[in-house]
Amino acid sequence: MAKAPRNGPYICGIDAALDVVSGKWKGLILWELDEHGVRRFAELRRGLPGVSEKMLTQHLREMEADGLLTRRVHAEVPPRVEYSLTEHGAALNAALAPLGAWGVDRIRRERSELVEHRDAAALPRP
Amino acid sequence: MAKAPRNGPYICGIDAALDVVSGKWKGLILWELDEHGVRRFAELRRGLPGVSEKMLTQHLREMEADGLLTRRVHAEVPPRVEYSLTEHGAALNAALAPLGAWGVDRIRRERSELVEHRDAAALPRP
DNA sequence: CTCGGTACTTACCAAAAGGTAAGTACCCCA
DNA sequence: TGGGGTACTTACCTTTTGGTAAGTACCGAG
Repeated sequence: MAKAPRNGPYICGIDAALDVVSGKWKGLILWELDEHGVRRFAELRRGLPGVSEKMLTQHLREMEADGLLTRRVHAEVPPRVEYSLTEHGAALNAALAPLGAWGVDRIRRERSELVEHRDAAALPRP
Repeated sequence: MAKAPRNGPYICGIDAALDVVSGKWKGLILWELDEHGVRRFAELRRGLPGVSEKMLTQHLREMEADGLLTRRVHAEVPPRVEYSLTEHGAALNAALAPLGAWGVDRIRRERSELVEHRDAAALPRP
């Protein structure tokens, strides 16, 4: 123990799932790996604008410990490390899809509120 | 502004949704309200073992600002405040269902690993 | 022979999240 | 008259999370 089960015991499944995806970049990492299948460290870094190397390795290690992805090191110079989703990671990504759809809706709602405000400011007289 | 849209801009929908449910008790609050329809402050407190009053009010206010729930105050003595999900909150809860199922699976996997370890320790000789 | 690229690790620091304990104001019950 | 219930707020503190910057070790290009 002392590795994968960081928190818990969990009250419900939502708890257990949120524990695994909470982390500033984990959702994006999952998405990148699902999109591209296999990605190297530097490719992920470039795909996640603003991530620091420290956070990226930290998140990758935690997700590996949680069984979401596999890390394959090629004994080459320069070094080459490839990350890809496990079966469980892919299932998690699929389970996140409806949540993503809800989020897209929320963004849309937010933007249309902004537009209403802008319109109200831009058209002070009918 | 300065109220509802706390973070962002969001890179994708997952981002926007996770922003809204990250918080130690938010998943459970959503689940409690979905189960019971309407809940008072003290009922929620009792339903979330270990939550502090401060965190509960804080989370409830944020979720109200995010349009997930409505807060109805009855002008009575002693005071009575009732919380219930909005349409968006209920939709979010529905979108969380597959994630919850994945989490249940994860808990089951974890437990069976523990059982394997216990069995291995309990049966040192075949 | 220095720069950039590979994939990290480490030390230090700032911000955010969360917990504890107390105070508020009013009521009912014993 | 004292204790418990209603729904909070506030001040203070600790823990967690994330960011910055530097160091490591090796290689090829210019």
